[in-house]
Amino acid sequence: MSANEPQEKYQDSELFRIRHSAAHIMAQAVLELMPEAKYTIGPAIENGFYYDFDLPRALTPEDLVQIEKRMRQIIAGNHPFVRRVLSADEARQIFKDQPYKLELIDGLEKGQFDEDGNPLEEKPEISIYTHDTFTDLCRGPHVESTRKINPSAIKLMSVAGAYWRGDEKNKMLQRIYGTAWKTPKELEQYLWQLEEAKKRDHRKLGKELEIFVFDEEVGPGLPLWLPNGGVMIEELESLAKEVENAGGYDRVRTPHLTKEELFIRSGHLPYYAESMYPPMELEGVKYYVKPMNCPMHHKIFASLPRSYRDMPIRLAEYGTCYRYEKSGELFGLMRVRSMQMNDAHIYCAEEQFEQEFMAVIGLYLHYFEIFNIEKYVMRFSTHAKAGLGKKYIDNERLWLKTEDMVRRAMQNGGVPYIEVPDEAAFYGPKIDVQIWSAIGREFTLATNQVDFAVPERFDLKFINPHGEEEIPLCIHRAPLSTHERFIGFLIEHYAGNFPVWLSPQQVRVIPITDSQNDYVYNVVKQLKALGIRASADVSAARMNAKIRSAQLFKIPYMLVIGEREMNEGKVSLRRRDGSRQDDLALESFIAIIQEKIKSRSGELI
RNA sequence: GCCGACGUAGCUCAAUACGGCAGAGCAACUCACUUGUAAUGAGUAGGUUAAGGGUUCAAGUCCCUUCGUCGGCUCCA
Repeated sequence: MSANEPQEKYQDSELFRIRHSAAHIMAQAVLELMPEAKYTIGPAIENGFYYDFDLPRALTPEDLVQIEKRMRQIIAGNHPFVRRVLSADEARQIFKDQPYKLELIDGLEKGQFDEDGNPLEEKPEISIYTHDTFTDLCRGPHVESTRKINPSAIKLMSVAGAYWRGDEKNKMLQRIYGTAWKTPKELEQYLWQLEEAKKRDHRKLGKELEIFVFDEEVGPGLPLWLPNGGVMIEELESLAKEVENAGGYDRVRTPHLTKEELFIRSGHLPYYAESMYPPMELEGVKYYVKPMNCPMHHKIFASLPRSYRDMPIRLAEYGTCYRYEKSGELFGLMRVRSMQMNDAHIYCAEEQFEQEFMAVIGLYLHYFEIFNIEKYVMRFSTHAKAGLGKKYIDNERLWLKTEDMVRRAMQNGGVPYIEVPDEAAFYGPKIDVQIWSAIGREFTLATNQVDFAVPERFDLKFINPHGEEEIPLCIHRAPLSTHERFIGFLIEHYAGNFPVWLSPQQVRVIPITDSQNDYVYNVVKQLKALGIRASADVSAARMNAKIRSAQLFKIPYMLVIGEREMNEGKVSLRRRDGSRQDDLALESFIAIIQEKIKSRSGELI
């Protein structure tokens, strides 16, 4: 279930103090290496810490080695961390050569921001921590002395760019990431986890399993789905269609292009233009490739007069969209520029909202079960007043009203969620579902958004029981995300060992010598006739090599066939986990695999 | 988009800090072997070293530009 178990807050833990203190020690080492360095902030984060510096030159990997070495020396010095509370003016005196610190002190004095740049509720005390020769503006807490850190349990990981205060208008600083643990064993364990995660990286497995490729000549962020990926897409789409048909959805199809007018009306051009491909102009008319399907679905809703008897109307489409993601934001299949979305728009009357909204949440839970997703969090994203008219449609009354409706629906439905301000879509609040793959990597996949503004802009209406025109609410939802992101997630989640129903190749039939080839062809033919994805390996290689090859492709079932099996109409079943079942009648195997496929079993063997 | 690193055969990697004849394994193809649950052996072919420009007697290696990828930042399904 969702991760809401009570536990010690990380901020109060020993590990947090170790990491935060390690950040200070690293800053000391960096300042010794480059005395002109300006230092900014350096918090503890999940699995480690970082510190941001403004440096006269770029850091090199050799610098990191030096810095790490010096950190160990400082730790060995057993210097105590000493806290001191002081006035803003005194702090300004201490940090007079550190412009970033002076900016932070101003923020603290006005009670706006803490030293990590987070907004403050009330005006804080200003404090500094000193160890050895290094003093930092800091709220703490720290370990008592540097020796409390195990010098063999820290490691500097990487250098990266980061904007001062996370704002892209500000200067780019150099950030050093480090990791720190209580014991060397824990450090090793963490590094091992990183290695394991690399093995599951969807970019690596996607290539090895021949699921997708990127081609420089086609363009960045524009994946080509190979036949194996094509199979997975087909399977996901049939699942979605099945579920949506049962849920009362109607399927529609819409073009990839539309005239500029439509996107002006929808609000995409004013609010979303920088994520859209630029227009193409023909005969004086501008056309845009669509970044979302909603405007077309709205037009379909508007194409007929609607009565309250028809409501809700649920329009579904695996729509292909194009978004101009900035080049540095692209990431394998997870962040692409062309994508196919498990999209639908639900138009309903206000009193139908709660039921419809919760039905969508129900869909998520159904899918989570199918895909063995055990850990997730519903993130309720709301607007921020400051963004009205810029990031968000300027109608505070409707924002507050719809946010309240969503909150009530979630509470009535007993669905745990966390509320995150200032992350809504431009047209309304949304629920994003954050999930964790089997190795604990986090993804934002499904989304469920309320649109209170656009139906009005599109002049959408239905006739209510009183014979009056009423504007419907619209729910945008995409429980299976996009094919790109969802399959990327599935590859990492299953490490390529997909459940049988989803496996691009389900059965590999392997003859021991080529005198069994004819029988093998016959077996494959029978399996294929039943819709099972089977192929024969009749290459010149030996049986062992064929098994290895099927194993590397993570094909769930191998049927090994020799003289004996051929004569008795049997197969020797080898599963990808290495387990075996000999002397199995072909019909028995067919019964086994058909059951797995039909039930979309989540069992991996 | 920004900071930094990287780009050698279909894939994984070499090519001795300091320029001096582009190499290996796997995959592919050919031939032989006919094999009982993770690699049979031998041979053949495969490259304008991402693209373009520059320095040099000589550039995979040094410099510049462009493209792409990766680690982050920002942004997001």
